[in-house]
Amino acid sequence: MNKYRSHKCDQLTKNDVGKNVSLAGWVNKKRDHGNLLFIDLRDNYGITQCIIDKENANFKQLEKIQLETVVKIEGKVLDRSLDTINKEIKTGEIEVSIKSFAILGSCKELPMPIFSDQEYSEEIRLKYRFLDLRRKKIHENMILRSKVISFIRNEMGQLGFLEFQTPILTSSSPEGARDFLVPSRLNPGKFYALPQAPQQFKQLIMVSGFDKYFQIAPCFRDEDARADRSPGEFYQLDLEMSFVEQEDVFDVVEKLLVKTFERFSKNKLISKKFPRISYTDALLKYGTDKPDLRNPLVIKDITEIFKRDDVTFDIFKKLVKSGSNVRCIVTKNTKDKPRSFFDNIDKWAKDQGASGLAYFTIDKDKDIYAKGPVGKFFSKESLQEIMKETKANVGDSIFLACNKKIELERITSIARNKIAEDLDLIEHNVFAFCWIVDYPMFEKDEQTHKISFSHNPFSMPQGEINKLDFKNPLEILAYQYDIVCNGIELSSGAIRNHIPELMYKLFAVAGYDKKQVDDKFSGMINALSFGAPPHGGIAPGIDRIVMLLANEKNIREVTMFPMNQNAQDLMMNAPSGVEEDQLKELNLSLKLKK
RNA sequence: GGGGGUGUAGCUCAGUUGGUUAGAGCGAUCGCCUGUCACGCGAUAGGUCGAGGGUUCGAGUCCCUUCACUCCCGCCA
Repeated sequence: MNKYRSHKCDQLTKNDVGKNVSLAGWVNKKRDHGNLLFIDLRDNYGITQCIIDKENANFKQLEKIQLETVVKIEGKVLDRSLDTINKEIKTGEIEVSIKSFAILGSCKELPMPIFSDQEYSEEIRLKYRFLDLRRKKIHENMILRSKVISFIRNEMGQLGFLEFQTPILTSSSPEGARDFLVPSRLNPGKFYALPQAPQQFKQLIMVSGFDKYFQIAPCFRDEDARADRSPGEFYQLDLEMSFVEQEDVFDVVEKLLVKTFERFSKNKLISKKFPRISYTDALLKYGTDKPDLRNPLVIKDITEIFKRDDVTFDIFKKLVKSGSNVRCIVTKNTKDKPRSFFDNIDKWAKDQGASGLAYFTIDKDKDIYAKGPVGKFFSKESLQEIMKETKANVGDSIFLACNKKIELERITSIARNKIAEDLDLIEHNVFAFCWIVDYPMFEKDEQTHKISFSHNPFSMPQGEINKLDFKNPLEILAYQYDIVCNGIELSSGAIRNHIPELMYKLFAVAGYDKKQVDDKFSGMINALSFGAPPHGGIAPGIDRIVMLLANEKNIREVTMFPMNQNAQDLMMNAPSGVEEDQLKELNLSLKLKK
């Protein structure tokens, strides 16, 4: 028998009554009755109540023991009387009468309590992460993460994918995020970069003829953090397939995600076949390319209405003439909402830096009319036209925003969320997935007017290759797609461009000449010219998947040892300074600002 | 780089219009308590009110600067 324990803390039941057992774990809680002491012993698996009274020679010592001390307890399993059974825990029908104990790991005074539902500052949680991770919720989150990852590994195997590792020390690439750089000792003055994703490697794996690849891959990007974005590093389920079209990738990923989400969450999936929404449509209907489809509200463009003579809303009419658009959100049956409901939303919009949200409610006496501050500007006929366009009925309200396209998308997107929240329209406990498709290949920087890749420079443009219109690059769409779930971007992927000549042409549009492409992507370009299969893939974010499954709003709640917002590890003290000798060996010298 | 929020005991927080000696719960220490499961009861210790400067007879409270944490914008092919 193991010298520390005969059972785990979730194992003992009525069937074990009378047995002599040994348990090992942490002192979760003590309840000291003076002559009788209860100790809740906790391990990874559960909690067992242990009991000792003053007749036992160990009593005095155990009474003084610090919480979170690691102990081994030997004793006898006792039946609990009916009125003392604890239904909250698995072992609640029994308790262990302590005969002897040994301290395996002592514990200093704790900087934060373990057994508590209280919330603590991130700072203290991250500094003492090993204590924080003992707490129930986050402990369970990490177990969930482990299970999700091994489930996915297994499923990918079943689907015929091979798992390969790719280099962590690789080369820096233009485009995309800031790289983390690693100086090379053997090559003075040169640097490796940590991969932002194994993008080029997975394509090379396809060129190598492996057909289907996957990896739970670490990705490194030196960008600022967000609640759903760890600074520095995160994990992707990176996958790539040969001889596939977009729909083949969708098929595999839908199957995998549906299975995973059904397995690990009680929440329903709104649709097992994920709706496809074009990028352009998404921006129009939701104001964003990551729409939360649990929210039933849809944005509608009604600019045309403001060109009519019987609409006299002059502020909007003027803006429309100078190139602005008007978009609206219809709320069903909000006729009787108090004035404060509408004004609050208007005020909120102003706080968001917009010029506010105009609104009116459609009502009917003899005739249809608009009620509200700007209602008087709309004729009966124009209202009927609006009702037709937006499918609004009498009793519905309409919120209006007018601005240039990009700003309009921004404000209608957040207004759509805000209004839905205020009206409690967002369905909870469901997952609403969708594909966002048909991304443009290029985009134009508003300030510099420079054309750059809007997503991935390796994506295959849509349409016949020799008929592509390079004169109007902004019109070219790509076989580029994102998965969005509940408003969170889970992943993006693409059918890749495996034709070198086409690659040169596309890079030329973004301002790279042949030599630059050869320099920066030598491995890729070279490989593509030796018989590359058509291929494509995607890379769902593991952390965000687990976040959704664990119903957490912050990615640190599903990350074992996260860094803080300033990309520091408070527990390990990273990043840290290094010895002068180390710098010298790397041919580096520091030249700090200030 | 920019904007918002927070910072008071080991932890979580309260602290009124600027007014005497800055409080509570948990934790710690000591004592009482044989059926608790957030056990109960009593006592004790524990404070650079994030830091620095200013206004004032008097600052946890008002002003300025600064630091830390966090949320957001930029950024994230």
